Amino acid sequence: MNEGQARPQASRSRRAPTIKKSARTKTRILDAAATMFRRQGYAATTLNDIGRLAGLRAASIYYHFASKEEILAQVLDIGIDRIHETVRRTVDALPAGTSHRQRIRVAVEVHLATLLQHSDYTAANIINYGLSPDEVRAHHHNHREAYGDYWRKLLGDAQTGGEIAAGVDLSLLRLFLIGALNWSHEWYQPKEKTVPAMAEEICGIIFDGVGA
Amino acid sequence: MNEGQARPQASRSRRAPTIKKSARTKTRILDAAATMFRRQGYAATTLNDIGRLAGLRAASIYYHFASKEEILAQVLDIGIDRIHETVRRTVDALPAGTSHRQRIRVAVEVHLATLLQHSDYTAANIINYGLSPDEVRAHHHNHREAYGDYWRKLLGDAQTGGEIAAGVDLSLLRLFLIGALNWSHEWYQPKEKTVPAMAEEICGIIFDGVGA
Amino acid sequence: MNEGQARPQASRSRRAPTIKKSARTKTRILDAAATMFRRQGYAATTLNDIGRLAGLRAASIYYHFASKEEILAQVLDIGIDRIHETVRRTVDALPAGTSHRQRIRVAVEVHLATLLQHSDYTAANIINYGLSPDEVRAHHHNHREAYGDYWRKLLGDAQTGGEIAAGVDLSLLRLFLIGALNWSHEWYQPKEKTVPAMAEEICGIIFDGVGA
Amino acid sequence: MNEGQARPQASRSRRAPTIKKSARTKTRILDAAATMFRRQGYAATTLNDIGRLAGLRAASIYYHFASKEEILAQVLDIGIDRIHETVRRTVDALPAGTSHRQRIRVAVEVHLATLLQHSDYTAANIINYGLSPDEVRAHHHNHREAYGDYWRKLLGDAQTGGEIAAGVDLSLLRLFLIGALNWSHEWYQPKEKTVPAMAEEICGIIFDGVGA
DNA sequence: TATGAATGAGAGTTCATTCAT
DNA sequence: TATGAATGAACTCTCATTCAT
Repeated sequence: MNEGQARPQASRSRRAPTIKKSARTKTRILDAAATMFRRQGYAATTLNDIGRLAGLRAASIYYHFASKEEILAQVLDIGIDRIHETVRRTVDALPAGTSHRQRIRVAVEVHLATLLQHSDYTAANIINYGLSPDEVRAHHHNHREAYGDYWRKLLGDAQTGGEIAAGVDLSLLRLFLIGALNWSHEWYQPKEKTVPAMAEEICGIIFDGVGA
Repeated sequence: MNEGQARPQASRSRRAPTIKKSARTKTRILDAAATMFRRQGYAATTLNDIGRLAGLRAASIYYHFASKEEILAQVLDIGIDRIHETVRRTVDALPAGTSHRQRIRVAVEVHLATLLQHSDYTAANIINYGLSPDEVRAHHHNHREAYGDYWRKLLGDAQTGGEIAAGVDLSLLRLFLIGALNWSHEWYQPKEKTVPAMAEEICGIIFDGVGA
Repeated sequence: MNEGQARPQASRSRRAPTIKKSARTKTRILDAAATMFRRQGYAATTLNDIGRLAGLRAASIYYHFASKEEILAQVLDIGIDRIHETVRRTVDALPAGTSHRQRIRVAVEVHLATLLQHSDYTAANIINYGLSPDEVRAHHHNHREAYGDYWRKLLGDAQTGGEIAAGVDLSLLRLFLIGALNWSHEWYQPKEKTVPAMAEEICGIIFDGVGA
Repeated sequence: MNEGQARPQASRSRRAPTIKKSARTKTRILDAAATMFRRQGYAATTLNDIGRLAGLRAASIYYHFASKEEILAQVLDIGIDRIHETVRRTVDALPAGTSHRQRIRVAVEVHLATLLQHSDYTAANIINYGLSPDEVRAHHHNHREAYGDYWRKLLGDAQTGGEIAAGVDLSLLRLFLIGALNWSHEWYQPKEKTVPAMAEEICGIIFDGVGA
């Protein structure tokens, strides 16, 4: 689950590489941290674990980060920002006339794909957010809200557009749906079903119900 | 969130109490552990934390448990067993003719109530299972499976009875539904909605869908 | 420079020794800390150093003290309290008619003897007070003031009694004299002169001057 | 407490400045070190602290000094050399017929002024000498001795000249007096008394005594 | 049955120092 | 001449665990 670091890279002329060395190491550390936080959780992960995976000594991490908590804060932020951006970019790229249900289905699919297949950061976020130190949670709050807002709008538009029944409590629906998606990392088995298939079925349940 | 210690208690005749003192202390320790594991997670909870809440010294815990891990194992087991028993007992007590949808609605309600209101054990289980040491997970597996089986039967009966459409993938439905319920502890605000109301709405979403 | 721990010790009947074990260990730790702080200074002394000298592991120190700083605070307090008590007790025990000059000479002698010969705590105090963390200094301030007050009274009485000339700035005199005494630990060589002889000569200088 | 860097400086012709840049940086580092050693002590001062105050990175210090200890050694040396030179130059500049008492009074005044007002190096020396590593102390010993010799001569001449009584132990007198002066940095409050006034009073105490 | 006291292992963190650039 | 980046060693402190009582 290695995510492409999409950071713009200056042309490799004479001096350029040097400029980015620190940034690249920082990324390696964050990648390693995300992986370990996802596997073992924040509290059970040591700086040694992170250093080993990142290819440097634990002490060297302190050249790039002030504390273990700061690493957590950045991993959490990236985790949400990444899924938020990916979902938004994909949904917003859909053709103008795309139905709301279709948009939501795509959002569900991208959310699942990011969480389950593409980003240790996002999975680490889901797993560790609830147990994070208060300051970290407070700092991170806005990022979560922003992504929540995006779903609020997605569902709100669908209701306004008549594709979700008027009486539905969108707040509950959103929390219920996102919760179910987030929890999937606990049971998802890659072999059993593809992510797009899952997304399709979940949307069917949500929109049409399972009643006979 | 103090749960009634339903363990059979010997009659309080002259000599009897002594016999059960150990059991009562053990329960106090488990209660304390469940509370702390729920609040801070297993890794961040110290035996001192548990001892403080249980009213004895950390060292004394070792008279009752062999290790911190063993406490975790028992807390996890109790967490599932308790919700399993409560759900099963309540559902099974419904009148013979009760519809499957109604049974499922009750199961959802009891599951939510136990997780959100009644049992630190259950909440601790949800929070810590995924990050538990492998041996603990392995030991605990059967308990989870048993509860999963109960839901499998609940949903299977509903499908057989024609209240869930034939084409529905019950496995996905179950994981999706239980996942959403389990995740609710991350966002549930007691003031916003009662648990029965939530259960009712969730069943509406699942059975009837939100489509217009 | 092992100081007799004058703490009252209960009779060694059945249970008594147990009661004091912790206190005795605590004293050993403080003794060791005082010795090391005196030799190397607070910042350069490690808990390992202290533990080695006290006969236990560094980690065990935390059973008795909350932090290295707390040890410093106690060492500083004891250092001043001990010299204060010793000087006061000795001076106050002098016969009623003793001259002020004589009283001051005794005070000088006991101060020197405590600092140079009897108490690592006092020497550690002198050496480390100026570089101590602010909180420790603040906490310790009263102890210093109390001892300073005692000297203020000693010199004030002498002036009132006519043994110190009226024009003398007692504040400067006190600081000058105590400063000179405190500094002596930097140059004192036990072989060159006895403490009582030093005290006698210093009093001569102060009272009579060295002018021809 | 910025001291004039009295180091001979080449004339600022076109090419010359480059030659001396290193020397100027070295001085900045030493100044910074003296200030920090005085404030926090040697052990508690980091190369980062020094670098920050000197305006360069900690690593750059190693271009100018081989180790932290070497910086300490130089700071200690400069501290004594500076007070020694200043005292000697001032006293030696006094008119031929100046009394010994007057010379000593001037020496006391300059010593105090240098320590309390002019030189962080000197204050750093006083504070850190006693806790310095043995090698540093050994290296520094001659500098201390030289200044001590100057005072020995000052007092010796006074005794020979009949201004100090014949029976006085000059060695004790010197250690006592210098000690009192050195300790003054622990209690000196600029607002309370000027340095010349202090010097005058101290000489009064020493020469005439405080006895009525 | 519970505790006081101690400990080994290891945590996060700091820091003097190195070295390529 | 100065710096960015890294590191080994050591530090303070925490914690699960042990054991005599």
